[in-house]
Amino acid sequence: MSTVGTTELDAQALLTRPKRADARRNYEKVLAAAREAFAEGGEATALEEIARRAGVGIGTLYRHFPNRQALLEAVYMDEVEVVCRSAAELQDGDPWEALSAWFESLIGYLATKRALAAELLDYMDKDASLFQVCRKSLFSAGEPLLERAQAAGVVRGDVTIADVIQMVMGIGKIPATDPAQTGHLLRVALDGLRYTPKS
Amino acid sequence: MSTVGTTELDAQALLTRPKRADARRNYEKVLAAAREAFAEGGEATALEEIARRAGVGIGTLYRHFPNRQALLEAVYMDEVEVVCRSAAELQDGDPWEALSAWFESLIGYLATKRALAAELLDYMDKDASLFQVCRKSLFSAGEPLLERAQAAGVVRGDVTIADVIQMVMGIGKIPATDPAQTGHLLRVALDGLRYTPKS
DNA sequence: TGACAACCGGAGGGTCCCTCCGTATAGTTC
DNA sequence: GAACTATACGGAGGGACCCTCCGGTTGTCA
Repeated sequence: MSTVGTTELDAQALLTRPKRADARRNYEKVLAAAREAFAEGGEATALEEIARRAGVGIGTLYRHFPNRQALLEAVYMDEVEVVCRSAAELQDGDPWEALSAWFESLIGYLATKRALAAELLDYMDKDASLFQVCRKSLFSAGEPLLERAQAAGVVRGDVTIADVIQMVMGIGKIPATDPAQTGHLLRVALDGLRYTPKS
Repeated sequence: MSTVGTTELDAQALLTRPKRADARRNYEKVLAAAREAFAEGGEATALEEIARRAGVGIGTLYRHFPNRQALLEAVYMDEVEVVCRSAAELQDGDPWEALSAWFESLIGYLATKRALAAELLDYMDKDASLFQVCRKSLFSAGEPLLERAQAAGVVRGDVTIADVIQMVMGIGKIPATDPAQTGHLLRVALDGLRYTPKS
């Protein structure tokens, strides 16, 4: 192996090499079809069905997304960005209102994408480094909102953004019999946030 | 169809007819194997594997439990009873302590059976009449605890047992990175229960 | 013990996941 | 624009799993 040096360079280049135009196109087509199919048909949609929708062979789907989870994560990445952006837009205004509004939107988002969210929560504890990244960015999007509320003294100091997001997502994940119930639960839980325990 | 009357009777009898001894034995063997397998191998254990563990043919498994969900529900029924009984044992003592102790145990229970609980929550919104029964009994087990706490004025009046259990289960379902986090979240949420909103 | 209803086992059809490889095409060079 | 090659495509097919069906076996009762 006298070419180790060049081999490593090649490997490096491979990671950033621009894809061919048709490959890029198909990647997008599959992603769009997946987003649509998961939203409609739920978590269990067959990947072959998604390939068909995208007008692409199953082999192509698998080249771009080596398995179901990879595809799920890619779809999720997109969606997470939407929620993160909505946090950025709430940076001013009443701190408590901003925080709870963001949670409302998070819940609302989870409600429409329940199937997807469910699938993702199930994958959560498996090794999903990409998913960890999403979670991180969700955290750092929400953190300023929380800290502002804590600085204003309207939220107890002993909770982290990780705590709160997990809690909200847990509530959002609940398949409530009555859809209004979820909102009610969120408000109860948020009241828990306002309460400041005697240190 | 002049025999409609008797046919109905037969159908009725069919539901309660005592099963043959070997059938009863196999039913129990499958149930035990399933309980064990789901706890160990997680939600996705192949039913064929469970049949193998039970020392029974796959056909036999399917005769007793027509599909995966039916088996899941049967296992769950057993487990739910344990939690319900623990509620009954907490009927006296400080109302708030009793209620939160029950939730702690519910959470602890979910933690050890995460895989099972996850699977069940996913099936929750599908048509699962048997599962609805379980939920009902969980509700009626917890209801006295909640009502006592509300009567004592230590829990806000505008929540139902359905609300609270859903909330607790949602939190319990969260795959927390740090196991202590779940306990912390529960306490925050419970603080929300103490808070009484100005009517 | 005989007869039959109840029950058992596992082969097999269908679906889905993912891999592999022969074929097609985008991009590049002259 | 022709020829060449790395890159990408499609779909057949192997393996796993779900569930059904039916010929053979066993418990039960007279």
